[in-house]
Amino acid sequence: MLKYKIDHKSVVPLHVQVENLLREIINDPEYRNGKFLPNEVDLAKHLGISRNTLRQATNKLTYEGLLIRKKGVGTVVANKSVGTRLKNWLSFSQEMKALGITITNYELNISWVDADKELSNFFRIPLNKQILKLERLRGRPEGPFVFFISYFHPRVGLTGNEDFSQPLYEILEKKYATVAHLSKEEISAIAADDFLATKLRLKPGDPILKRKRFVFDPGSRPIEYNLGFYRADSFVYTVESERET
Amino acid sequence: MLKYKIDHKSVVPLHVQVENLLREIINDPEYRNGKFLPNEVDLAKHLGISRNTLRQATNKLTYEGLLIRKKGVGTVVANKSVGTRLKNWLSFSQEMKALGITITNYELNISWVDADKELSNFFRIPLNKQILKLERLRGRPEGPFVFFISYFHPRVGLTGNEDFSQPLYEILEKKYATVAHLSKEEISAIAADDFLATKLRLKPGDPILKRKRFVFDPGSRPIEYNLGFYRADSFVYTVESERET
DNA sequence: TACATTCATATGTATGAACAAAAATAATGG
DNA sequence: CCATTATTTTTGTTCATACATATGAATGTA
Repeated sequence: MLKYKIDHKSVVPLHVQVENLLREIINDPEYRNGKFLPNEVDLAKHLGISRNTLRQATNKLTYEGLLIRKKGVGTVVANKSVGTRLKNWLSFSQEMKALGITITNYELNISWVDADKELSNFFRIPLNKQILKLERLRGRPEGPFVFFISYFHPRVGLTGNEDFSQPLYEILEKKYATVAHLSKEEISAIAADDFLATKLRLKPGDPILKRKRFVFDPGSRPIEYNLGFYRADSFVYTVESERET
Repeated sequence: MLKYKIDHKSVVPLHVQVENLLREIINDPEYRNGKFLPNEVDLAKHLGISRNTLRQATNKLTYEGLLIRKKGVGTVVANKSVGTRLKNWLSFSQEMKALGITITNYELNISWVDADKELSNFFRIPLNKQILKLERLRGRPEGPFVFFISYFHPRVGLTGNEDFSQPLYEILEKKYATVAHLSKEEISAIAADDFLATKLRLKPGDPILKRKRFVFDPGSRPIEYNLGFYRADSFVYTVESERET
């Protein structure tokens, strides 16, 4: 069975020892190839610990996505190497919700503008063609922390009369059958100009995190061109990535 | 106290109900501003559930970083700033090479420093333990555009006498059998202080893109803690991500 | 054979209890 | 008044136990 042991005399909590032990098991090719772990009752007995303590460890690893448990079946090591586990793609509303942040909408401006060179190039449409522009100032109840400017490809059919208090990608999916699939982003730091400083209640020159986002549908057709200007003091962009092996 | 209730007759598991309930509490400005949650024993009693069940919920939220529990003190809502998670992994050298940029090394400082609270916490080592610190100023031939500060876990065995002109992750892999596997990053914008302004040849107050990078090995053990300060006018962080379906 | 039923197995949910350990607070002594 | 020592508070760890529920395999039946 399993040759690993744990030390009841150690100051290291049992569930931490078990967690470390399981991390080794996870690297074992046998388990990596889909072999089931011993069932909880047996494994706990074998390690000389209670099932609850064992589950403290597997809970954590399950949450981290390293183990997959299935009721009535068993527990296996998640096989991440096979190109799975692409991290989630979330809309702003979803992101905020996941963080437990209530969104307040401060401003909404809808207008039609002529495509400039960059937009014409990205959307692959003629110069000066009319494009829907959406400006939104959003943030926490205490104050706005992000100013968005979005442009949408005419193809998606937005009229400007939609209810933009709803999550944008839901509107696109449900009303316009447009699915956002791929996103390319560019993140940079800039100094606030007068316009942004006023919007975000900053002083001109204060640092701002700028996020440019290009959104494509499953057919790689451009959907949205989006600019986000975030107050530096309330926004951190986090990225988690694994190396391909 | 708390006006929320849970339903013992529901098919929704109690700990899930409690979890949802706590997610609402997390939005409550009062708790967001640092008010402690009721202690576990009282809260469980008030909700009519066992302390274990309550902890099932708080465990999850703690893993997610929404709650912070402290032994002997209490539980508070984490006042985290906003984020997103995505994919992609390259070393600095690789990144630059991919962009066709020749790297120039301007400065290299190697020193041993005491672990402060953050380092001790990340590396899971005692406070004041000696760790290797690497400071590097790098950029284009025309001038530096990034200042790096790296700290390495004692476990990897770096002596400080290595040839750091070579790609770092190659040194780690080939000489020290340490493989960087997972990277968590936090990107933010800051204003240059005097020190950074001098290094990067900027004026104090100029915007800087700050990248904090946590690097782990395949066993999720911490390897490196890295800070990068990039001139805003010459660095854009790009991310590409797909949505899961 | 095809379908439904039963049964064994594994994880999921929930409770109660006890003690450990860290931190804050109160009590004590100089 | 300050420093040290107890005490209290709060989360952390661990166990034993019971039943629920999903799954898959074995079994029975038309």
